[in-house]
Formats: sequence, structure tokens, C-alpha cells
Amino acid sequence: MSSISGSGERILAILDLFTEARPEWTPDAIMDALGYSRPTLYRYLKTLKSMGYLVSFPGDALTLGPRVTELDFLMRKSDPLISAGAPFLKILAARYPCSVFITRWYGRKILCIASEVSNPEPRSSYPRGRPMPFARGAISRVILAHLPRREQDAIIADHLDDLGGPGTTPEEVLSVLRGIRRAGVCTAWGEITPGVVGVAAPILAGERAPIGTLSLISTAADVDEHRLDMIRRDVKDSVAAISGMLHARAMAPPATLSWGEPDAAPSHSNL
Amino acid sequence: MSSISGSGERILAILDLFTEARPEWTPDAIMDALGYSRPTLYRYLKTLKSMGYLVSFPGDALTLGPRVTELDFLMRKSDPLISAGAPFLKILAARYPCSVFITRWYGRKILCIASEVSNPEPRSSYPRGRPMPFARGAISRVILAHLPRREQDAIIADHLDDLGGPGTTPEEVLSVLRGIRRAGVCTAWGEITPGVVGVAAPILAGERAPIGTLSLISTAADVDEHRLDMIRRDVKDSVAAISGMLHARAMAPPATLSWGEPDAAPSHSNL
DNA sequence: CGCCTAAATCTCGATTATTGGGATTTTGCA
DNA sequence: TGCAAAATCCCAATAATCGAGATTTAGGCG
Repeated sequence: MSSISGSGERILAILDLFTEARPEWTPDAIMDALGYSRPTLYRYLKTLKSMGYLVSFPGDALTLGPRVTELDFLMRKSDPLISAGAPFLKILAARYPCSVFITRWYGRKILCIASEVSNPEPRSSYPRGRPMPFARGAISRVILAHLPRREQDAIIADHLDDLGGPGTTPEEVLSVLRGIRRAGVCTAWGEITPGVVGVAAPILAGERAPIGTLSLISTAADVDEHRLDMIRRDVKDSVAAISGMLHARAMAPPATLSWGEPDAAPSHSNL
Repeated sequence: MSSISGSGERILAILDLFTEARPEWTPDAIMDALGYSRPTLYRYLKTLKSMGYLVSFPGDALTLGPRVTELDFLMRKSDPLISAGAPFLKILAARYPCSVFITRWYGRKILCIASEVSNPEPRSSYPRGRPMPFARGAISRVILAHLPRREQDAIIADHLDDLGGPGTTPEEVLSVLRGIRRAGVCTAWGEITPGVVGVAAPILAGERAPIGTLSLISTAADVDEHRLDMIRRDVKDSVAAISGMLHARAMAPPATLSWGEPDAAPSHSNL
């Protein structure tokens, strides 16, 4: 059903091997890991290398190549979620000493795709592009809370410990999630980093599932209940506005007609 | 020979459609552009979306998804060229008021993968990830100069105007390239941006072709001939050192054994 | 509330392209 | 120059892909 059906994906499976813990692979190791025959694997590698997804490194190892950097550059420039959300990142960061970011998720990974920092403390361990725990913290929970029941059950089954601590029942978790869904915002204290409070709200865009979140983290010592209430309200208002903008864009004339020339001179600053 | 042989690449061809000029595509437009049948295309899209390479955007358009951001994060952390070159970027930027960067290339695209800026002027139009002209400027020429003759011919045939101006013969271009190869460094005045001088040298790593370049750009008014000589020497020394480090790494024990735990807490700074 | 259009998915057989064993060539290196 | 490892070639059998058309699902509108 949701398996890796198809076979063009055998080629993408190779890219999945490259992880933070293991960013270099030799052809033989890949053969071993995926069970492809030698000629087949080399055919795949030739394609991936010629397209820039992989580069070979002296010593016959492979690492990810410049094409992924190019794709990310494009993504950064074209993601409507980023352009719609960026102004709110700035506003929120200006209003509170904190870090604010927009996350997206896919499969069972959540990751930051844009951020604004007005206070270097606390420092997020998850900069742009680095997957974060899928079942811990405010972001995870706010996404989970807005998923269809079927998926919630599956995820809760897999991550019960992370979600509720030992001894919690799935029903209790579901009940908490319903509360979050009703509130439209979720607050978590120190679940990912001790002493850090996180506030997250879902960005909805017509789909049944949220496409991402807007989140704010701050040192717990800096915020009392009253200030937290302000933050929660601001974050909620922001996601409402962002969702609205996305919806409005969706109503607009076909995007393919509205894109003009590429920007003349983007600066080094968005490096 | 070097065509897009294979068929798993039909899926990658979809990603190639997303460009700076056209970052949103509808399924129908893709069908049109690539000639895939509807069921087939939707099969591909399902895969790409479930793997995070694409996200659907309300209004039935598609944009690049968070997986490309994740891959780029990994690339940034794992590319030996970046880690080997970063110290030299800092040194050079500290020594001259300028921008310094490392580029990689694949196919017929050259792009910056890391940079350091000590003087906001001149501002490069090509930040990390944005492909630059393949046949203009010092970077292009220094790469071209170190390519095998066969490829030089092909590229010169395609880009004769850019490379030599009207009326230049391929032989003259080749002669210039030989000179650059001998010098090991290339200087260009205002070829990409008026008033900007660029110095580039090739990073070699055992392969026949250079894997990238180290380049420095500065406002032409800031540098006299004497200073340019210093810059050229420093850039050449740097690429020699970088090439040496890469070579040394290649000699080391298999990388798969030498990678430890992921970093505990990368900061937001490398955003 | 339910119709109606468009979007997305399913079924399934023929066709085609893919696969991998083994031989072969090229590359890297002493 | 010659050796060992890496990368590619060859080719027939196989298995997977493809796409036409039907079907279902989603979404918009009266």
C-alpha cells in the first residue's frame, strides 16, 4: 500500500542510504545494503553521478553531490510556505527574544525549512534540513493532533513511549491530542531540550493534514504564564494568516503564468 | 553514450522540470512536457511526494519538497571538499576584502557550494546552489582548461561566442586554455559582473577532471597588478593544499569506519 | 444536500525495458 | 611494464513497466 512500490525508486533508495551517521558509501557497501547486482548498481550510480546527485570521492567512496544543493536553492525560493511565513517569522522574532521557525514534514520526518533568531539562547539542535524527533515536543504533537485517526493510531502504536511516557494508554494520548486540536496550539516544556519551552501551531492549507507548523522556542525562565498566553495567541494568529494567504494563492490564476524572470541578483545573504 | 539511458531516470526527469523560472508544475503540465501517460505520471508523483521530494500545493500545483532540504543539509555536512576548503575560505577572506567561494560542477552547471564574505562589495549573483553561466568568467575557464580534450572540443563548439567573443576560432580558445592550464590559475575582468575581477584555480583530486574550484572576487578598483599577483599565488597555494588534503583523506582507512556520532548541536548559524 | 466536473486511482494484459551472470575492458598503482 | 581491482559490456530470459479505458474519489456549486 504505502510501500516502496515501483522500481524507479530503487534508484532513489540509494540516496536514502546517505545519512548523518553514514554520509559516505562505497559501491560494494551499497550492493550489500540493497542487494542490487553489480552491473545494475553501476548503471544507477552512473546516472546519479552524471545528474549530480552523487559525486565520487577519491578512495572510491561516494557522497551527495551538488545537485541536491541546487534543488534546495530552488526549494527555498519557490516554497510558498516559506514566502508566506517569512514575514511572520520576523514579526514574532522581533516581539519576543526567541527562535521561530517553520517546519514541514513528510513520511515520519519533521524538519525546519526556515527560521529567524532574535535570541541566540536557546539554540535549536535542529537547523534547517536536519530531521527532528518525530514524536517528541510541541511540533510533533501539534502535527499528530491534526492527522486522520487512522494515522494517529499507527503512530501512537509505534511511539507510545515518546508520546506519553511509560504506562500511558493510547486512549489517553488520543484524548490529549483532541485537546490540542481544539486549542489549535501546543506548548511543551523541555521535551527536546531541558529548560526550553516550545509553542507550535499547525499550518493548514485545505488538505486534511497540516502541511507544517509555525513554532517558537524560548528559555523557560524568560516566560511566565501571561507571556506564554500572548505567545500562543500570536502564534495562532500567525498560522491563521499564513493558512489564509496560502489559500488565497491557491485561488489565484495558474501559477505557471504568473512567474516572471528569475531574480536578477540574489545576494549571498541567504546562504 | 552519455544520454539519459535507463528508465528509473524518468522519475528524476520530473525533478529537472522545476527551475528558477518555473518552480511550480501541475500534473497536466508535466504530462505535457514529458509525454508520460496519466497513470504512470501519478504513480511517479505518488512516489516523489511520499518520499518528500515534491509537495502538492493547494490549487493542484507541485513544488519541491523538504527532502531536498534534508539532502542538502547532509551534503553540507559531509562534502569533503567543503570541510577541506572551509579554513582556506576564512584565511583568504581575512586577507583580502572580497568574497571567496568553492564551486563544484556537474553536467554543464557550475555552482557555489560554500562561501565566505569579508567585503559585501562586490555581491555575487550566484549564492550557494544557484547555477552560474557555464562558459563565462574565470571559474568556467579554469574548469574547461583542465578537461580532457574531447570534452573541451564539445563545449567550445557549443559556447564559442561566450568563450572568445565573435570571430574567435576554436584553436585560439584552446591555446588560451593551455595557457591557463599551465598557469594553474585564471583571472577574469568583469566577465560576469562589470567592475569585478575574479581569480579561480582548480581543485584536483586524482580524477582526470577537476572536481571544483576555489575562487575569489573583488572590485577591480581595489586591486592593482601587484596585489593580484599575491591573490593568485594565495589561491594557487590554497588549492594545492586542499587537493593535498583530499588526497590524504583518500588514503586513509575506509570512511565508513571513521564516522562517529552525529554532531550534538549544530547551531542555527549555518542556515 | 446532492448533483456534477475534474482529479486521482485501479485493473490487467501485452510489450518492453530491465536485470544480472559471466566475460571483458579499463583504471589505478606498484 | 604488468598486476589487481574497478567499471563496463554482452545478451537472453525475466519480470516489471506501461498505458487504454473504466472506476472511484474529491471538490465545487447551485
